[in-house]
Amino acid sequence: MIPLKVIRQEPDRIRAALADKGESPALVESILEQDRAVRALLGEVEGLKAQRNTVSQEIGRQKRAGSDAAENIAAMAALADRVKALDKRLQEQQAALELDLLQVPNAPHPSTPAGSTAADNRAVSSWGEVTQPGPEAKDQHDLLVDLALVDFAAGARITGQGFPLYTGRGAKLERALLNFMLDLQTAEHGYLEVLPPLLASRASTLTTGQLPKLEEDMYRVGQDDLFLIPTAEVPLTNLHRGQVLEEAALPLKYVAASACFRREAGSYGKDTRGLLRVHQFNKVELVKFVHPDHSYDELESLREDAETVLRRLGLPYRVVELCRGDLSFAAAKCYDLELHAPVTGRWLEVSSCSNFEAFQTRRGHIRFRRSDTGKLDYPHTLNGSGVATPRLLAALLENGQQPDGSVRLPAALQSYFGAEVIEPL
RNA sequence: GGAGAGGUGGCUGAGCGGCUGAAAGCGCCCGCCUGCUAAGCGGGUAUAGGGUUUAUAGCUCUAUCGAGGGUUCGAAUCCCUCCCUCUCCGCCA
Repeated sequence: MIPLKVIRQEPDRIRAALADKGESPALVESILEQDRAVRALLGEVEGLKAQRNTVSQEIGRQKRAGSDAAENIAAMAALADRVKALDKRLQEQQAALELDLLQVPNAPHPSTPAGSTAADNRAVSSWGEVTQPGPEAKDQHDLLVDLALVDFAAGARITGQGFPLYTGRGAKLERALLNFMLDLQTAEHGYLEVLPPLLASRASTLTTGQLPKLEEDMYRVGQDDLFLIPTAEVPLTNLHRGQVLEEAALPLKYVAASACFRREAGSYGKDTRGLLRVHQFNKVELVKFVHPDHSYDELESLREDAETVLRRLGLPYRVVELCRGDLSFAAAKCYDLELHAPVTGRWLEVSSCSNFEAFQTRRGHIRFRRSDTGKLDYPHTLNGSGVATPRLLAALLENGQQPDGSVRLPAALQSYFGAEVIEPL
């Protein structure tokens, strides 16, 4: 959330940020206007309350002294009604303002490239050798099906399209990937492993920024008004909602493997083949709460932590920095990691590493006390996938397939999987 | 699902209609004291918003004792609803 004070002081900057993210800058006008209305009411009602407080104290003194307070009591009874009516109007006005404030996206960091679509994203780096597929090479879908790693039809039978069922070696490979990534992040990068709830409350999804705008993208359990998490970012970030953290404890680093649920509303018909876009998938997520003075250094190190996964697996990838228009609602800066899938012929996004600055911690009232000023301040939150498995698996298979139809697994994975090669049936 | 207990500042924990933004302790900050450390002594220390202001300094007003309603001139304190935590019972992987 962008503080009201900032919108008042730098309306042009916020208008620009809205435009950058493809939203109407008119929201700023609406907010400023509502802010004026709130402040006018506030002045009025607070004056009346001040009067009420002083006279009420006077009544207390009169009663204790045994003198007659009837006149004051009658006057305050009349005033109480006015206060109540004004308070109601004030509350409504403040609620309206709050609603608008929650719609304001985070402002892009000045270093982020200008642009509106993915075509404007900036190439940062690449790693590994992009391979040319042989004439007989299969794409991820056919490999998954022919090697009997995933039974798409069974998943569809149970739930519907986009809910893959991993079978046999596929299930074990999925487990191997998750274990490998968790072990790497906990043992080598110092993250604390967490196994979080998969349902989150309205308050939690509001903190991370899925609500209020992206409600349609989540699965909702209406009976209890809970949401299936679209990413473990939601539970991990909300782990400290409403708390005051110890400055010395920063950075706090958490990692979780979890199922993620996304309705992918509006993207029907896109990428339906194989594992490129599914409604339920597994992901290892990294979340850090960091001191605001070093959050951009922490973003680089988070990205390194995620990249390490791909390097250990020997898979060619590239890093792109998202342009302003491609940034998510809550992000100030974001790097995507994309694996190369030689047969599909595309770069597959497997991780987004973002700095949200104080956007989420403000919404979630997550704070820490600064030793330099003695004041409360908001830590910055960062998160990144490390990484999501469906496209990882897709790239792994396409890159590892051999002319005989088998798939050679990266050395890092072999002990987890228990074999070096997935043989054809 | 049933019964009971409870939710107060960074933490522990008093208060149970006005003198309480809130005792006391811990923690933290400043100072004093003592070869150093430990201990001791004195003082300070909530958050948000409005107004004033060059000011994120001061001053001042308002709000906040889980959330929301109500009673009252006045609510942390009384009443109602909800949420959460704990204990016991039931059910269950």
